[in-house]
Amino acid sequence: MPTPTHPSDCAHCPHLSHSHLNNLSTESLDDVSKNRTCIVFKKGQTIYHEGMRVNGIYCIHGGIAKLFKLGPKGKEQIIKFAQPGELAGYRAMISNDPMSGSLVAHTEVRACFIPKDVFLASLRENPTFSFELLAASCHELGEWGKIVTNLSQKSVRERLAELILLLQATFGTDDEGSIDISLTREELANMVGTATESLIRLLSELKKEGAISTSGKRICITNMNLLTRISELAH
Amino acid sequence: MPTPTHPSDCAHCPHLSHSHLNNLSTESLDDVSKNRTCIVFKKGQTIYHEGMRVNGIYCIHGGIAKLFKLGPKGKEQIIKFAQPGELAGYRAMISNDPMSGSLVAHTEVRACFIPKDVFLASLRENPTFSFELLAASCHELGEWGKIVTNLSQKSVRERLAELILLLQATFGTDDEGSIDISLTREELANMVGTATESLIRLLSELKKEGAISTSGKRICITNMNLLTRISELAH
DNA sequence: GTATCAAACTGATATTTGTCATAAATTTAG
DNA sequence: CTAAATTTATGACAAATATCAGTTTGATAC
Repeated sequence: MPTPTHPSDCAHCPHLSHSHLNNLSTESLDDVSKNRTCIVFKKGQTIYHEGMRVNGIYCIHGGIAKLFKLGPKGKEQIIKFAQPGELAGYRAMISNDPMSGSLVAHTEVRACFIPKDVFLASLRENPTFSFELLAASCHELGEWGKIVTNLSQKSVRERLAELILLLQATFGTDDEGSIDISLTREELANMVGTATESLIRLLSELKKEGAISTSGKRICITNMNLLTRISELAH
Repeated sequence: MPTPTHPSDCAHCPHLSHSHLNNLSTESLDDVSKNRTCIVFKKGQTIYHEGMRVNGIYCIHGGIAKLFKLGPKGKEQIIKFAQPGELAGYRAMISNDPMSGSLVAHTEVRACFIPKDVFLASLRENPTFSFELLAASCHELGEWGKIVTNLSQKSVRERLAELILLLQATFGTDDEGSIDISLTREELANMVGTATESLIRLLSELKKEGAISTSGKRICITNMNLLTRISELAH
């Protein structure tokens, strides 16, 4: 069972500045703040399941959550990892569809649940917020086109190189220069869209070539130029 | 050079009822109507190029337009075919990005160009319209997740079967029962994400198995159940 | 109608990727 | 700390898909 926490209000949330909620009026933000429920999810716990109808959205303010879909043969396809400041579940809410994927706590996750009616009211009353979400969705739609083109046209090797670059850009590096997210080989495979064994082989290929180094789950880019070249060009 | 035409106003457009523009107030629709320019594009003409910044959007009211992106090695990835009633180019406009793909007239296309400021004003002044676009974008985002999962996890054969089903659902059938859109094998390959030769081979495989029949560019589904089964399950 | 060009098809072969089996290493539970 | 479970890794092989070369067919222009 997730346990509620006792956070201060949204206006003082350190993640507000890079959240879409930053576009809400003082009153709306206050409304959200008063009606939210803060929940802690332990690593591995499901926040919501694909296919569910949820009567609210989640605002992540701690930890990393994994969003994935199940493929036709039951294999997990990782769509993205959501970080603090991000809203999760609003798309399905707005388009009135069931959740298109499952959200699971990848690390311990702290998130605020915002009830549907509060969220929809804030959309109605804040044209800036609503336009911001529209603009963000439109931008994302463009990104999906790129993703699909890459999936269709690049080799697994190229996609893997690209993924590693993307992970570093998204999660940054720790003090030792390793990419600051811990993923199993299977999860990497489920992002790139390949079999785990293939991913392992390609990863050690990149290692042999000197583009990256690994130790356990830590991945460190040792030759960014090389990796960039591998990610874009034909083998 | 595209030639302007002299259409009646948007309020009387036969495609209005299934267009997002149907959510505009009478005044806004009138504003759009007065400021649009109707253009005819001959088959093969480019409506806009990927990477361009366009200062308006297109409302298609005749013909079919092909939207595609170029992959890293210059190969075309078809994103979708747009039909009458659809708006094209509004995503890039709203997110203020360059066009994420190119739009080309697949048949002769008649389209109205709506200037950026008129479109953005109508968004600002019509919360229903703007929410409708948001909802549609959110729905589409969910669809992209499915597309990516399929691309990652299904074989080319399965994706081809699925594409044929999708094409029939989208474009319907002519009097002879064939799917009502004419595509080259290369275009089919560029939708599925495979080489043209592979596509040809898989197509004749489906033919041999009795799932479809073809004559020239006409494709006819002869065994919908079989094709559905092929599209979903492992080989 | 014939020449020309693009599209459709076929075969041979290379490459990539997946699958299965199994072993080694690492993590987790108790 | 030890046992069990999971993750990582490797080899051998099968299947899927791409590539290249060439032929056939069909459409288009003159």
